[in-house]
Amino acid sequence: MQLQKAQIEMDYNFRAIEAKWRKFWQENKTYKTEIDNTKEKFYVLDMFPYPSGAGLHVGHPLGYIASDIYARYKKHKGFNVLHPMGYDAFGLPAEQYAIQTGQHPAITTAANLKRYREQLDQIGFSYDWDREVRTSDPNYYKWTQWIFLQLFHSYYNIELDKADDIKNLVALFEQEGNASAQAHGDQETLFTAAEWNAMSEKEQQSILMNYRLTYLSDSFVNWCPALGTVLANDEIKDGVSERGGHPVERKKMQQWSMRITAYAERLLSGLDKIDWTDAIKEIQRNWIGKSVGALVSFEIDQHAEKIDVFTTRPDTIFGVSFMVIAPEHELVNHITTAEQKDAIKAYQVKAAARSERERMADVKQVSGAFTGAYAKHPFSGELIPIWIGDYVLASYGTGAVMAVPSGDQRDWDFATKFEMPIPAVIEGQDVSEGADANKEGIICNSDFLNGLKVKDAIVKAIEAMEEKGIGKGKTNYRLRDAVFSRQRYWGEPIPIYYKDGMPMAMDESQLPLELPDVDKYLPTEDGEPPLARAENWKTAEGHPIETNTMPGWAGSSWYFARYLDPNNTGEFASQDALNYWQNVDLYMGGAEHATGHLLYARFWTKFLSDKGFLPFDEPFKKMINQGMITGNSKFVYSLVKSVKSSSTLNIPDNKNIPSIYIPFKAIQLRNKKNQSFIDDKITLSENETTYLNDLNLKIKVLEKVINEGLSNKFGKDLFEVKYSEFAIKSNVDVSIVTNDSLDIEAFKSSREEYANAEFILEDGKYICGSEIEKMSKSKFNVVNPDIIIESYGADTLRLFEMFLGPLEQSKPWDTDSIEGVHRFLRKFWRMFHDGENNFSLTDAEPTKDEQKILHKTIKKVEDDIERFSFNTVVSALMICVNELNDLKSNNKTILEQLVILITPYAPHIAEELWEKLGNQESVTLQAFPTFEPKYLVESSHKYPVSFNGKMRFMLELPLDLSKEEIEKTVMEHEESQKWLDGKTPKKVIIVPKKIVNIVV
RNA sequence: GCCCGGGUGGUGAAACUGGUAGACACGCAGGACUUAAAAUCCUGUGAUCAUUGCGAUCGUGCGGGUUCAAGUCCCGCCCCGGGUACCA
Repeated sequence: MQLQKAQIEMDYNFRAIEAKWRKFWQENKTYKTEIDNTKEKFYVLDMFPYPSGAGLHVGHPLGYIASDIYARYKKHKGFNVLHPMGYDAFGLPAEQYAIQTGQHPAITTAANLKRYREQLDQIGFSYDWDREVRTSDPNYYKWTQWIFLQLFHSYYNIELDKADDIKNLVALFEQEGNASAQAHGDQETLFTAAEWNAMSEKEQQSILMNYRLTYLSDSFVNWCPALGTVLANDEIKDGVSERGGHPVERKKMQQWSMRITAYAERLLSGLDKIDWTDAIKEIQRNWIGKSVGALVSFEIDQHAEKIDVFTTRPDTIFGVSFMVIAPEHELVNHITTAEQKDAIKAYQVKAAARSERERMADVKQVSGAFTGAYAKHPFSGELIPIWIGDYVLASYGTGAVMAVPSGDQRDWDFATKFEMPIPAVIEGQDVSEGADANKEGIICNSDFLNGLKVKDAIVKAIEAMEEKGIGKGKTNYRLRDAVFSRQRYWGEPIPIYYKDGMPMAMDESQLPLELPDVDKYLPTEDGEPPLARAENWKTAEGHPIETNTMPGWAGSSWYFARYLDPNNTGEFASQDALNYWQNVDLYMGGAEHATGHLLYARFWTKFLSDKGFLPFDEPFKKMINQGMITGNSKFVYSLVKSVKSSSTLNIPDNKNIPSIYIPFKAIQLRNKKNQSFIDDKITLSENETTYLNDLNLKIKVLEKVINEGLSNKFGKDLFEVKYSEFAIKSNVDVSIVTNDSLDIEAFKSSREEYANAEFILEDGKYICGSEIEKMSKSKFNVVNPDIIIESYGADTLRLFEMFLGPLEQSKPWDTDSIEGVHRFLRKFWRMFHDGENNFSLTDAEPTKDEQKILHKTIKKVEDDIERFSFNTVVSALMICVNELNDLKSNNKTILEQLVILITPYAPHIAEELWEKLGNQESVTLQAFPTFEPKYLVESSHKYPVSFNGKMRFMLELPLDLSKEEIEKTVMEHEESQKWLDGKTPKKVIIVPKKIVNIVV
């Protein structure tokens, strides 16, 4: 350790260097950003972190490092780069902690933020910290609440295809009622102007709720009584809450919702103009779930009610041979005949016992029951049976389907099981083996649709339905309005109060509505949210204030805009700032937010753009999703032990009986040996057999020694320990394993029961097994960046995280291979120094070779950063340093450029060397080196010469040779003669500057 | 089931528009320096066969195909990761 420290101080002293430049950047505000109209802007943003108590592990900064490299690169390229960071500081973990400890979540959050900031600062990011935002700061959430009010005061005008002031809608109602209103909403009944004007304010307000973009309504939610809150679908795992594992029930509650459905079409079409991965776009498309078809009404025989179904294939209406409605459908009990009552009841009970998840996952089991009722076919008037079946879910669409067994596999399965007809409606259709979902073909057996192509038949069918008044063309979206209320404490209060039970918006001047103090962070006795505990939670006039708070996604739906002008008190951001900085050019983050944050942020952006508050309608132009860094878990294998004794009283405590650990290799061989019984191709080699025999012998010897030791300690022959063939695999902390070799002393002292462990060694080492798993505390495979920085420095960490592999792929962390990039940095450092670590460079004119190496690297680094291939840049820099080293080059002109080239990746060492080169200004502000093609001009090319596509030899040829001359030279070469073997080539392919291929 | 990724040495990976498969690293083996170690440097390292040398054959999940030439393009499968759902 002493020596190592001395070594560090001898040459590349990263600890001193990094501390020095961190201080310099902070003191000189090197990364402060301001509007500069002379420069083009570039906005690089990382997804908002939630500061958890556990701090950062090495997986977290992966994206931050990549975006920081890109931001720094863009700055070198002359852009005015905005690169801020802040925190999504409201959230459930802090609240859970508050419930347990009584400590205010603001205090825990502040402590976590401090820790995050310390960790982030160590890594050397170029964030402009003066722009930091925190969603839990009243100066921030004032504007979150303000946006809520804007939504409350707006409705969606279908004619203008954008959000509009609700006052305009009220004016229309006063003049014409709602019959002509082109407004997206849930209002089903019509009223005249006179009726509207005659309504009480309360009645009017309740109607307006059906139009407002944020509105109060009853909706089904996943209520978790133990947590006293509603959970999102993805917060529920296997029917219980993800956190704590408490039961969850479906419950109808009055909730604030966001009318995101009004934006369904624009959220869908907007995807075409943004540069995101196809995977994320596809997830959003599926989530929005647009389907075009028709809504058809089926009359029920002997009943007044009708059953509505939505279908994407109205052309197959004559292929309907039965109907299936969900077991929970509201009409089931009403229409079921007396004879069928018992069967239906029994089936309903059965279906209710299965979770929705189960019903969805299980495709193979077909089940259902007949109601005894019949529907009338809307065209033929034929009676068709109505069944219930659990493959139809009440919560989707209308909860009913018109079954077309010839065209839908599930309907086909159902028809086959219950022996119902499967009428073909497309010419030449074979439905004996299964349904045919093909959308090509000519319709038949379908009255007025006969002879039409599917596409035309769909149009014609809808026309006919509309004419007959039994259906209409409809576009259906799967997307549902987003529930916005949370029964939690640690979130933004909703700026609403209740006047005689009527929800009223607070005035903007009263914002921020600050989060009040409460005595406990739990729901009240009667199930009211925690805010109901606050004293005097009323307006000045005494009206009670809303007690729900906003969800986690509220603050993160617009934060990118606040960074543009974070300290503005008069508006969320000034028009100047918005017009200059615009939207995010590069957004870096995980793909897991595909249907949450990324959809809601797009929705709010479109709304704010509609209202003229934002000059753009998509928040994130380009997005890159970094992959997860997985952990590399290490395992040890202890033999199963058993103790034989005449009396249980004589057996010593288990921790006194040593475990025997066998190497990973032994486990592999034993597995292989067992397989050999099944597959006779697998046999152990002589060496392997010897190894195993040797191992068994060693175990026997150890067993004997252990038993003797125990006898001496606890008395003779009282008991005997036996070690079986079987081994137990257990996780061992990755920090005590180097190159799969276990630090046995550290292992023994880590726990009392390990203290007397025995190891079977190979070459004096115990080699562990390893497996790739998610990083988690329980697997002892979490690697903390602080430790890496302490032993190798932040520049090494930055380079290494990039060097691991392509950014977007998930990849395992392996601390051992970090040596490579660290060695590279030391090598780089030594290029600038002599043997005594004195800074020493030559001022000579660079040679042609040196220039070539440099410019090849400039081009490669630039091209690769532009296409976000961060890993290959590191290789390119390594190759450059290796090649310059081979030339024993220490040319100042060349190395000066190289320092700038490496700055985005390793800013600390770059600053230090830049300063030593005699510069005053920070290297981060220097222009990126210009690539000069003239240095790469070649006069010859080394051609690989292939015969029948197989490369046989290399041949260097001048570039100015014609194809004929190349062919002649190649054919005359003695190697060619050998491969031609006297034959005449059939064909010679010459691709200039690429290859020569001779076909024999 | 459907959609999106991915499958290349012992390991992480590279090969961007079809044109020398395995760059660059890790690890391993051998060597130099050293009293010794660390650090550093040099050499080798896909597999098999041949090794005295020249080398030869095979090889990018599997099976076909297109092409002078396929990790890359096409068809059909298998496996792994992620998303999503009886969306009618």
